[in-house]
Amino acid sequence: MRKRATAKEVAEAAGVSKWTVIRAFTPGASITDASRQKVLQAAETLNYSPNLLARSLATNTTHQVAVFVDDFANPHKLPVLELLSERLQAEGLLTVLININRHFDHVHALINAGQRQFDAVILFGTAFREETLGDRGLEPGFPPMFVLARGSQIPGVPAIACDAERALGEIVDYLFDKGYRRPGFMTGARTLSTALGRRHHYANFWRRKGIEGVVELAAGRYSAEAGAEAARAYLNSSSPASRIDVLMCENDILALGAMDVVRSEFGLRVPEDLAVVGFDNIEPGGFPAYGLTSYEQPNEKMVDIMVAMITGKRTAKMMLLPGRLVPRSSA
Amino acid sequence: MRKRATAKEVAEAAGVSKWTVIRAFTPGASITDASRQKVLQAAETLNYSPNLLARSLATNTTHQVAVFVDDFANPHKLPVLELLSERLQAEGLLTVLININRHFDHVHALINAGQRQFDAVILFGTAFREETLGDRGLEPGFPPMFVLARGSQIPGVPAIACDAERALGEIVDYLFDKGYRRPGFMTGARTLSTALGRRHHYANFWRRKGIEGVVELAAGRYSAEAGAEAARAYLNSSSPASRIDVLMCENDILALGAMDVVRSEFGLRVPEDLAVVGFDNIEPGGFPAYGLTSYEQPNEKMVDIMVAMITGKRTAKMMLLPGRLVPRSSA
DNA sequence: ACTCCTCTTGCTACCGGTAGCAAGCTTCGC
DNA sequence: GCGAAGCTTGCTACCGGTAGCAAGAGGAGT
Repeated sequence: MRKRATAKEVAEAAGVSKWTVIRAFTPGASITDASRQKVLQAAETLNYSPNLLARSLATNTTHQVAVFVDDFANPHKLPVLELLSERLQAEGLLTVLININRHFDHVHALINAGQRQFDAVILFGTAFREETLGDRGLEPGFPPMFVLARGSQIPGVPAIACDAERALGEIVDYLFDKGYRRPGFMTGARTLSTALGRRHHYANFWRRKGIEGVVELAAGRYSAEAGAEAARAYLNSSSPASRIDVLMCENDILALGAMDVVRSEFGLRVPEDLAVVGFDNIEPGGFPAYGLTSYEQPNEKMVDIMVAMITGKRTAKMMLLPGRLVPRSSA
Repeated sequence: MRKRATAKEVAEAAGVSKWTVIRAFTPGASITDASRQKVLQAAETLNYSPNLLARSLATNTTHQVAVFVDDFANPHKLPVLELLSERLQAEGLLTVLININRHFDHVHALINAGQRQFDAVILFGTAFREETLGDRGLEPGFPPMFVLARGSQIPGVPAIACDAERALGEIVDYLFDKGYRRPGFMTGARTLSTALGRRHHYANFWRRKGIEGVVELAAGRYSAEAGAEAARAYLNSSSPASRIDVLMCENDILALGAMDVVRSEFGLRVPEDLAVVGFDNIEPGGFPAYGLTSYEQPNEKMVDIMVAMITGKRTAKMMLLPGRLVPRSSA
């Protein structure tokens, strides 16, 4: 494999200096049409294009954005990743996907991100502990950080997320109007602030309706199996008479798992015997086999705003955006 | 925001030359313990870590792998992306996600990939036209290219994929044994070679069983709606007596859409009135509400082999791996 | 024809590392 | 006690660009 052509080689071929070659590839640079043509022609035959790595080193901008993701189990991630990469690319930025799972610790990944000189770091719905971030975020030369699709209390790290309080308010209003009075809530990972947030708001809004004591079903993690297990455990340990009449799940993937158990294993009807509500509005939830009532996050808006902040077209600050209740047959 | 510390600054603080600083951070370099300690201490207080961008420029290796994806509608992509990024990171390689959708043309993305000096380029299940690639792939300095989870006839571009012929053979054997005799096949995008491949093998194996004329349902693209529409169109235009008794869909997402229409809109039973089979074994297919019989691609093996080829631990060459039939209630 | 001004071009210095040579210092054998 | 071998250390040159200065070229005005 031959090496890539460099500006110097093109310069020799075109009979100019390498700086003139560079100028031919720099929009708005001071160069005559004649030289530009000469250079472009030589570049064409040598198949030259500027080396972006060298440019990055010299300009201190890589045009790369790191996206940290830790929960790939939620199908909601894929469409947002698509949107994010599309909008970033439209601004000339590339998406570097960084997998933060059990095998890779956050601190290591953050150090690496610093060494790579990313233009920005996006924490996409990740379960970072705030302490971990707080330290790193303030290091000199560390790229600006943002949190996407999750709340953040980290100072200096703006979060763009769906307004959970407003969302849960809409959901509880809807459920109350439909006549449900014995609410349950299924949580995934209990340590996440989002988790506590959604549960917290849910309980609060029911309290305002005069209903205390939301039953909690703890799935422990976010997966259909976990949701199924939690639902199974609850239904096995409760008497039909005392049961909740509506189960709100922290996200759709839990809700689908729960719904399967409710219908297939216990023969209950949804929503007549037990209504189910999810969050995120993932695609399978909308399939006729489920008809899951859910809440759609404003993905496009969140991504657009995030990209605008990264490119500096908007001042970076925390933003909570309204989503949209998607009523279907399950509640 | 202060700048990052450089080796030169650390060198001054530690009273050595910058090359000694570099050596302290280079495993196996020739340096005394005393100097190394001195340097590491100075580095600690200045919060220094080597600049990987500069290293990349000098060594001509970026430790970044570009992954081209065009079809984000298939949920199958997410778990594979997770695996891929995990395994690449375990080898010290980062994943750069490149979105090739309607808005971005392939050629442009490929040029960009060349300019960025990626260590490798993976075409992940993408619908590249072979001509487009053929040209680019041979350019000097272009990173080695691989095709993941899709066949490829491009010379010099090895593909790691599931053995479609073997898979379809297993599927047809299974369906024949179960007594099905009137097969149908639903295609997504007709231009893709994979599509033609699966359909081709399916028809071939039925022919060997003495059954000619597989009915084709063309969905045109890969989405649940497209699958639903194609199924609807077929069921509306065919008489119950002459209908196929088993519908194999090119992937699960089509199959789920078809299954919904078959059951909810036409009141048919699956598999009694019409059996349905998919491909990819995506998560929702396994939910009790569907119980979709499918074929699982050997994702882990494919990814492991791909990463081994990229790191040079394996010689790069085309490989077709056997997958696994996942029989469920739908067929 | 001459001056002045502007546009173009080449240049030095630099981004922050790597590669590999050569000098200086140890260490060892005899 | 001395020379040879080996380890450390500093050095030059380089990766392929960018930034901005200064000299040269070209054109307008008088």
